[in-house]
Amino acid sequence: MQVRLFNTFGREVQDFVPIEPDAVGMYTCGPTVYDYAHIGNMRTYIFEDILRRTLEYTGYKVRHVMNITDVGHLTGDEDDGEDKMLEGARRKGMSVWEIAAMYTNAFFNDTDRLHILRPHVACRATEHIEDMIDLIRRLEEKGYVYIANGNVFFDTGKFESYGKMALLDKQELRAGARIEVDTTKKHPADFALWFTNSKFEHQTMMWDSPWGRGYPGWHLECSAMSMKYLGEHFDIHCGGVDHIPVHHTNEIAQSEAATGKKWVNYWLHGEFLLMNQGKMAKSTGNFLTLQGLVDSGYDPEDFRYLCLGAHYRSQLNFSEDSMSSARSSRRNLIERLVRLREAGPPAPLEKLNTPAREYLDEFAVAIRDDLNMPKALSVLWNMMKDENLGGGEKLCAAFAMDRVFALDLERAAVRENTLDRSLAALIEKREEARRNRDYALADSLRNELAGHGVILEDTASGTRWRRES
RNA sequence: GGCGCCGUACCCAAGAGGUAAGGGAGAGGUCUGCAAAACCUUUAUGCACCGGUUCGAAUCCGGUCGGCGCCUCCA
Repeated sequence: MQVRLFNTFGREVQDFVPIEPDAVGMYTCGPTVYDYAHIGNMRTYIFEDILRRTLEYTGYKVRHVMNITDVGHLTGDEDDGEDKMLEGARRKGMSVWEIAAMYTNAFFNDTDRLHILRPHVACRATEHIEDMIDLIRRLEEKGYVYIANGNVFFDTGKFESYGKMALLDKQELRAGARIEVDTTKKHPADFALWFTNSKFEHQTMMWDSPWGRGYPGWHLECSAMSMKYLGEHFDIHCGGVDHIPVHHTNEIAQSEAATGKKWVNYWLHGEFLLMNQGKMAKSTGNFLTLQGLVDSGYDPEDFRYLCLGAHYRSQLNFSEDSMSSARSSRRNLIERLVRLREAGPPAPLEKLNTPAREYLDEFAVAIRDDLNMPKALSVLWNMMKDENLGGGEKLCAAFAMDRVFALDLERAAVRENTLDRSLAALIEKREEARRNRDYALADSLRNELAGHGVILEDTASGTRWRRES
């Protein structure tokens, strides 16, 4: 079945045809590890994870590469000059190297909790300086660079299709609208490949190069590392929408100028998570971290569920309401699965009956239609509520879908059901009170159990208990 | 100022020419000692607004209003 994806390059939904028949090379822009990632960042990584899982579900073998930007670049708005890594280091009283290690760990801790698959290669910029220098050499040999004020720049005027993906030719760019243009550049769009004349004080991350001791420009690492691990021509490159006009535009320019050929076939970009009517951004303090959500009583899966509810190319408004409704929804789903699971095991996938298979087909159509997860989720719900399906069928199909949703449904469906002996005794005591029609006592015991986070449900087949979640 | 995207019920959100998915929340009911849970019913003749095209428009075209993003590091 055909996977269709929206390609930012061309701005249309296209049939996905990989370079190799069954294998896909996929590069995703990773974190700059100078601070904790926020849930807006995480939304993009979840989108990329869904892309990867959709491709794998379809049968492709995916090779996933992601960069870790551990070289410092500019800090936030109105920035005139502190290196992000240095700033982070100063704040924590650690070295830039320690900062990078600490926030890299924090990043993967978050992505693990969100069931985001780890990339096959997670490559650090600082470990690929030689590859970057080689790339600049190639560009230099082809005449795409010039040196000004001690820094090596890419000459965008020499690259004819510069800005094609971002439609920059249609724009009247207001260069210098918000930040002063570096007057040493020939053109405002030109960007640095290598700095020897840092505008930052106390730069500690520096390397020798043919152009002098210094450090690489930001865009360079993605070009150098993606080509190293995926080849000079590969299938998919992803990132947030903010990367379209500058970062990815510059990556395309330097990569294709160096190799003289097409670099990436499909460009996919995830939209922002908005909060308080604006984008989530570290620089303005308008952001939340995953741990912040956990501290407020949410599970990481609640956030993943929230993200599944909106298409990746739509802005998603984060609010207390939307977050708690995602939590309720996910808990309801798991409640259903738990009840089914208590009644019996999932049916084997290969013996699934036709109605259940039809739901799986419908699910597959949805995810392959440019990752329509809201639609896929509605298929799951319709399947769960279909009275013509047996419990085992439902469990089996739900777990199959969860290979893409990644809400950890299979584990969540088996509720840990050990209860402290004293609490179990209270339940027994209440049962006795009910048998004796001493409802006042029974109710007070129920309240006492509620105080311990144990909720009772009297059903026709006896009393069930569950933990307040 | 330029470019791009968006406006669907109380909230989140699919749908992109053929008569409004799904979830959350709310209301009524069945069951129950009471609850809870579950189940059933229910909540947009309507898709920001105004025109136009069409047998037919949330869907296409034009305009108006409102929101967001990018043009600067950024998911």
